[in-house]
Amino acid sequence: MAVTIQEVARAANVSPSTVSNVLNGRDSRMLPETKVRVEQAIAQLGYRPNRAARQLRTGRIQMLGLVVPSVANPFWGTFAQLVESVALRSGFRVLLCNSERDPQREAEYLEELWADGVSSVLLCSSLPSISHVQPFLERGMTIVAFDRTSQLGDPPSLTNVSVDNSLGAQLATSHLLELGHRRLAFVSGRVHSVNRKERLDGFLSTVDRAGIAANEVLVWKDSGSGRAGDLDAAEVGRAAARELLSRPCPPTAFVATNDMFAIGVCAGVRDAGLRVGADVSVVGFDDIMLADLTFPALTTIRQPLPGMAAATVDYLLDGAAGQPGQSVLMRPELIVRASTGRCATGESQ
Amino acid sequence: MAVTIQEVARAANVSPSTVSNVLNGRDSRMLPETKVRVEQAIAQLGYRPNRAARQLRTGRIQMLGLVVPSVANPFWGTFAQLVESVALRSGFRVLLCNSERDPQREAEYLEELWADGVSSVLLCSSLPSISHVQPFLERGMTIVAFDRTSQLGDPPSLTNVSVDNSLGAQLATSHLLELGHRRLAFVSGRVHSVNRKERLDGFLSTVDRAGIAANEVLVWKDSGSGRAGDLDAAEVGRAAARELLSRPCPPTAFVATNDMFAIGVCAGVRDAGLRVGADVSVVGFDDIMLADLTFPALTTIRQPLPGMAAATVDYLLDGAAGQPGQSVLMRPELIVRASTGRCATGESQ
DNA sequence: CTGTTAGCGCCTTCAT
DNA sequence: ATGAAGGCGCTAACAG
Repeated sequence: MAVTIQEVARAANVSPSTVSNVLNGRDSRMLPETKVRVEQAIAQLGYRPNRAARQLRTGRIQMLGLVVPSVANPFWGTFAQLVESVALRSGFRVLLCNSERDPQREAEYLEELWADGVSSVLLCSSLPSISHVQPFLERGMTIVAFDRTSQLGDPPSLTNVSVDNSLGAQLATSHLLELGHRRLAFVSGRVHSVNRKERLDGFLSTVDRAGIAANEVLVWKDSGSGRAGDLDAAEVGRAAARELLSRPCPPTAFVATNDMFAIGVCAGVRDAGLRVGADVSVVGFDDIMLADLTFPALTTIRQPLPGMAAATVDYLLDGAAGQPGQSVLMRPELIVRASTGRCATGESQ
Repeated sequence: MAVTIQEVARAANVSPSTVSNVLNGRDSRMLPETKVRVEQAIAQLGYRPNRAARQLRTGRIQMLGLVVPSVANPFWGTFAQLVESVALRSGFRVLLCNSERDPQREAEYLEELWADGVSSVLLCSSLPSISHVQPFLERGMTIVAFDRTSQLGDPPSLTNVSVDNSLGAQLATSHLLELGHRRLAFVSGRVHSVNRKERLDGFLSTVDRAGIAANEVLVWKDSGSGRAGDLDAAEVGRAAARELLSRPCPPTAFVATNDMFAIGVCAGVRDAGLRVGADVSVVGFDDIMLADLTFPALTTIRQPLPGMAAATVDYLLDGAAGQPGQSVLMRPELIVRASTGRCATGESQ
């Protein structure tokens, strides 16, 4: 059916090994003219190496596994897009896996990927324990965890890439404090992941440092109705804002654990008859594409996603071989938009 | 390294062929007790067949290619998520490809997929001509085009799955007419794709049938600044709305070719100092997850994505073998929300 | 510098 | 009902 290395060899009057050598850049093992002849034959016949055969022989495959909670979530969709385009430059294809943040599904995916010969996996998981990946590391899988800082007891060969969540939360909170807010709320879903915990801690430590009394600070951790859906975040945020604003001493500013919650919070603020950016300030986290399309545009903490995607794939494909077990923290940036922009200092009490 | 079929055979006191037969469900060729013995050995040793070897031998691989314009676009992200979960149920993994709507990149991806032994491709492309896929169909690739109705001159073996765009646009437009609007605008990016053309035609035929004079109807087809980015849609919509509203006889209602444009249009309406849902009505298309989180929530035409994803994967993995070249049109549904809900009849002039 | 050789792990006739 | 044997297309020793 398809043209094989044998036929190329015949057409170029060389042996299959020589063709293989050309294919694999072992130029020193042949005359330049031989190489030219082989390359011509390859072009003429339209030869493409059979990757299954190559994989069977070498054990290597030019694919990486990308495990995300859900590509339907715009944050992960954007990340997946970036990862795919970076990987492609190195000749790697991307196998998509949606884990729904379920450790068991994560493990099942790793098993599948391993069975497919995929030994490089970019795991987007922020679960505190990742003991379930240990067996795969031991079998020789290279795993880089994204969106998760390294934790005590982590396998030493696991590399982590994440934004500095604590710093991000501090930037968000400081911004609100500088605007004159004194009654702040933090809105999040279940704080099951280390990044949410870090963001919450960053928030708490900042308000504390500013001398704000603990009873001025509200923290909403939705226990969830079972489903850990990424897509319910906005609804949770909305309900949280409504509830918090109906209390005796309602907050005047909200920090949300991510933009989807923040968008929901904005909706909840409107439900309560208040204006976002005027009566109440809201800050998100991530700077997803939609953050500046909502009304009002969302002040948020930007993750430098393109750089993070590039760095992560780099570690996965090259770096990890050199220095596994590293932990990389990327720098977030405060992006001020209308959801806080129009609150004058002191006005918000 | 890994355990092979040979070792299982030895452990079960049978030949490799028998193990293979067990693996492939050829039960009739062995005693039930033999089968049990083999299965025990498989479980005991934790044997997983080597897929590269299997692929090399059979030419088949349990993967499908998913080519989308961009997973960063929430519509495609949602679709990708659904496709992956449906495919998984049939034991298929998904290779992700972002085409950016570029026919050349599409062809390159198909080439890559073919080289990887992937012979089932779900191509989300709405380009009018798909002559570039013809060679792959001829080589034996199964391709189902999603989001594209079949066109004259299409390769006969190409199956198409799409929503009924014309009907959707009619639903959207009728809704606005029933609300009393008489000066309507249609906002789209470049109308390069057949679905955009169908939506535009559905809009035009509906206003025409309602006896609206052609000069009351505005159509905005952004020529684009070169980049066909899915993510610029909102910006285009915003600029379009601003421009159209500044004309002498501004429209009172907008139909957008999809929700991202519609979200942009809403922003543009606000830029012009008008209120969406009160002064001006906006209808989108797709019903992406964000449609009911924006402010105001977006009236839109829902595509039944879960069913569409299931049907498409079905055709790709089973159906296409039986009856290739089919064309499937799914039924859209009008979802009324606040972006049109609060416009009383007749008030909008 | 180039060719020969021996598998990688599996499936699949064809014998037995 | 089971086994033996060959080969899918490629790479990597090892000869020459």
